[in-house]
Amino acid sequence: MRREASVLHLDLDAFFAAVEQRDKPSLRGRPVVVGGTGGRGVVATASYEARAYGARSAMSTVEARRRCPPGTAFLGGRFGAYRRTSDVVMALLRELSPLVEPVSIDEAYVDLAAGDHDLSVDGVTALARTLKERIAGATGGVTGSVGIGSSKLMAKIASDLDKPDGLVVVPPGSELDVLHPLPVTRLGGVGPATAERLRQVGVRTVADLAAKTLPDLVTLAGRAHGTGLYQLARAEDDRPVVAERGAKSVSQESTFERDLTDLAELGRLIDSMAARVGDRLRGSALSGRTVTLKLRRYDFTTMTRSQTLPQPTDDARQVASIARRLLAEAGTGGGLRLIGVGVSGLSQYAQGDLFAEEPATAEEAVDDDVVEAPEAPPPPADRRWWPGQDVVHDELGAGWVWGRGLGRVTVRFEGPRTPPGPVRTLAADDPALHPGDPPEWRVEVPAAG
DNA sequence: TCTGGGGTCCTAGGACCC
DNA sequence: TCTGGGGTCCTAGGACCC
Repeated sequence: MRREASVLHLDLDAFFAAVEQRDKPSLRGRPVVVGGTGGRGVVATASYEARAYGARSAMSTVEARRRCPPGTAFLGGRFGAYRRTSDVVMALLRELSPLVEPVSIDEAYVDLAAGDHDLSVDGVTALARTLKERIAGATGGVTGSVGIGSSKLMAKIASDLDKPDGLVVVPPGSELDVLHPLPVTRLGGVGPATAERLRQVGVRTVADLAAKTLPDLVTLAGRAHGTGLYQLARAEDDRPVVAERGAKSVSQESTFERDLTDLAELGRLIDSMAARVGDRLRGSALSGRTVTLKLRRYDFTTMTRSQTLPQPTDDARQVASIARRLLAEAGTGGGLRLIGVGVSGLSQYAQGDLFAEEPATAEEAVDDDVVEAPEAPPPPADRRWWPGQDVVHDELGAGWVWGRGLGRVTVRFEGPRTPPGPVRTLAADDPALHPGDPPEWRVEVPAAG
């Protein structure tokens, strides 16, 4: 805990859905659900309009469909568009401080003490207000909730207190007043299992938690977790904001529409997943020693099987052949709903590059350590619409799809109320494209049947 | 038609070494 | 000749996060 409120936490509001509503004006003000659209899909993000009907993250899409009214858009997601928008936001945060820790695509901590700022409560409040305006301006209207406090814990709690589009600063000294009335589930690290155990010993709020002794909590939650809970309940949190965190593992997994048992078919899936893992490893100049196969059975029980190699690898064929053997040893039981292939124990250089890349002298090795991967230049901040956001996956049925984009527009008509249609790429002068104010366009979606 | 995908961290037991 | 302790690596599983 610091003396000033100098840790900022930003959480973009219903991020995936907000990007969709930005890019497709027809979706604004309407319930939007982004996530898996197949039979076993789950909701990644529900817009606030969809949350009003009870749709929630991690809910099965089937359940969300039951709850939401007709006209709700169920979208598969466009991760390129989310990534580009996230990059714009992260670049704005890096203008505040060199110490920015992205937690995920839509969340980050900023250490304001590493920048040049007035750290008074009024000072950081004004800073946050300006930041929110700049984010909305640079992203075409995506909003975020900002929390500022004397630690990561307090910043995160604060950003959660007033959503969406919120701004909360917890003045130093008032941490326990804010923290103690809250349910323990608001603390990071208290999930369903820990919450249930705590409930059984009468702990519901953070104040209840603070009344427990350290040995009690260690018995209840284990050494590391118990100690962490004991400290968080007292607002004791010295975790630093860390800008660069290297990946510890790379994996790829897939859930099937129906359970699979055929070893040959599963083997082919392992090959393609291993190929993607290998591509990603080589793309980051990484290789790893431990290959892990993950299996989820028909009854949702999950098991992992792994093997550690004497030398790191980034070779997809080697990864695939180990994973295939682990699968053959584990068997397919009564059917598998998921398999995953991963590599961990990562190090910098690939097997084949060991000699070519190995620094010749200790001096060069030191130099080598400080070389950073070149970052892609951020898109210009004044551009509200990005190329590449022109692929529309919509399930609205007949009507009009609106959008804005550059160049050619690709439309695929597909969904429960429209028959699967071919992908149609429309040139700017295509008669199906009805130009509005350039560069806005609209496309008529044919009726089902 | 319950339950995605990509991660991180922790725990615990057995092997192995000194 | 019947009894150690500590440290590290590997494997498997589980909780949790977004």
